[in-house]
Amino acid sequence: MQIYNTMTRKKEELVPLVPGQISMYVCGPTVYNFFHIGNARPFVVFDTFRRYLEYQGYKVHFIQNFTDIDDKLIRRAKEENTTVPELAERYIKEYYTDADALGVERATNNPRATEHIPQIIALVQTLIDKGHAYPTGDGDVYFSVRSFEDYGKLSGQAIEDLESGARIEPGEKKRDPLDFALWKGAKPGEPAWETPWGMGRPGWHIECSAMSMELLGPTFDIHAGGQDLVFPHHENEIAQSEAATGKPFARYWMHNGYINVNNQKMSKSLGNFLLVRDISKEFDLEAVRLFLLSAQYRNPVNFSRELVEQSAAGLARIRTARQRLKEAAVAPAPTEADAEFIRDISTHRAAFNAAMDDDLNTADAIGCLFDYARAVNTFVSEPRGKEALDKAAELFDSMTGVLGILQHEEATEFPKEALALLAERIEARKAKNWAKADEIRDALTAMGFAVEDSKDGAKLKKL
RNA sequence: GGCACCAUAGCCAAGCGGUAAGGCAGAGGUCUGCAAAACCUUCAUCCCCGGUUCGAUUCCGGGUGGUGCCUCCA
Repeated sequence: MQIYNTMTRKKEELVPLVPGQISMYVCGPTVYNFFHIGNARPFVVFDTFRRYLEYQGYKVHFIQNFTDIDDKLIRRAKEENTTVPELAERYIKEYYTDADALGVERATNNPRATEHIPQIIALVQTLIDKGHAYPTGDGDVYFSVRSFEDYGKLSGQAIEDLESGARIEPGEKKRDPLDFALWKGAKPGEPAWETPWGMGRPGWHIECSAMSMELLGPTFDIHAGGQDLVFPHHENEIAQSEAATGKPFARYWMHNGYINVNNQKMSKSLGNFLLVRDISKEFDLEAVRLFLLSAQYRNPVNFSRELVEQSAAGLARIRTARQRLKEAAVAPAPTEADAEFIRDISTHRAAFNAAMDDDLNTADAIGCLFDYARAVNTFVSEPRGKEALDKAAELFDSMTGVLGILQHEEATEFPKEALALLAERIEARKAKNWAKADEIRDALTAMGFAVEDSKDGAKLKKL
């Protein structure tokens, strides 16, 4: 499989450190609020990546952290008159609600920063001991950027170019404007932990280094996140980690593109972000997932209601095809057509795999799914042998399983009144009372159900 | 200013040297009492100008237009 490595800026063959296993770390949410659609993209994209690796037989050690201590949490907790741990606990719970609805599988591990304080302190201490970091005396500890020769290798920035943008905030005691905080001295009323250099709390960048190294070791396969984390977050992680261990940190870096709203980046400062929780009130989040996967992950996507509706229509098509396959009439004996279809199945599978192998080209892979759905729809228009139907279903479920769609059983329960009306309509149709049949269909439509007639009866479908 | 990215039909979106996947929407048809679903047919020479090549949407150069990072952010 080829993946695009941000570090080398080209597609590379994915060769894991340990054959058959992949260790990967994805930057997770800061849990001070519900997450927004921009946060959702890496969750969905890298979940899909993980699903594909597992489908290909890899054992994947998939880590996604929760940042549960930082300025935003402290501020928000104060606003809501609660504590930081309570706030974090609440939004971690809410994270799972939305992530589950998006079809995001649980990570192997969801480490929290506050549960790795000893490891963070030890890492900071190592950096101080090695001369890569310095305490200021009032609780802060900074990383000395100029002490790490390779600084800028991920983002392709020369140190001199970065310098112009950097500055020292009032009250900071940095030796160099480029230096960044590993540890922040405690202010009154804030959560704080005891350290050799005073009471305080971890900086953002160091958390990810400490947790990834703790759970995956000094060198691991893949580190992933949004494009906006390339600089400074991931650049800083590399500097800290490699300065501390003397070993290479992540071997491959993957970064997803942004979600735009009205062709503009969604961001905290612009205040134009859309919460997944709010979107879920209007749309099936599986449609949102399909929408997020409808473009290759490195390209930007523009979010709009209309586009999600397009994805919802496409998702319905996939669902219908799967349903038809499930309800397909079984022929008593296999035929030549069955044998031919079984041969076609491997062609479809190969096309799907090839798309996914090419840097997770989900747009192409979804195209393969639609191609396959059409083939299935045609195939099941007549009774077919059981073996062919089973094999068809197996591939179908593989594809939708990798993409993480059709994971929730469609609600098949209909209210009694609707079912009674449907029965009444079947009688009316038998009696060729078309006027009454149409009247009942209209009534059902008004209740929110579509009627689909077929040779052997009629079905209800939620609108 | 430095570093990147993008430009394909009404809307999305693959392809990236041999004359354009797929979906949504639209049109026509098959099926149906009528519908729906499904199936069939139909719907683009790929921003502009040069160059390389037998051949370029695909490579190179130059434009034009848009976006991002360099500051918290997925």
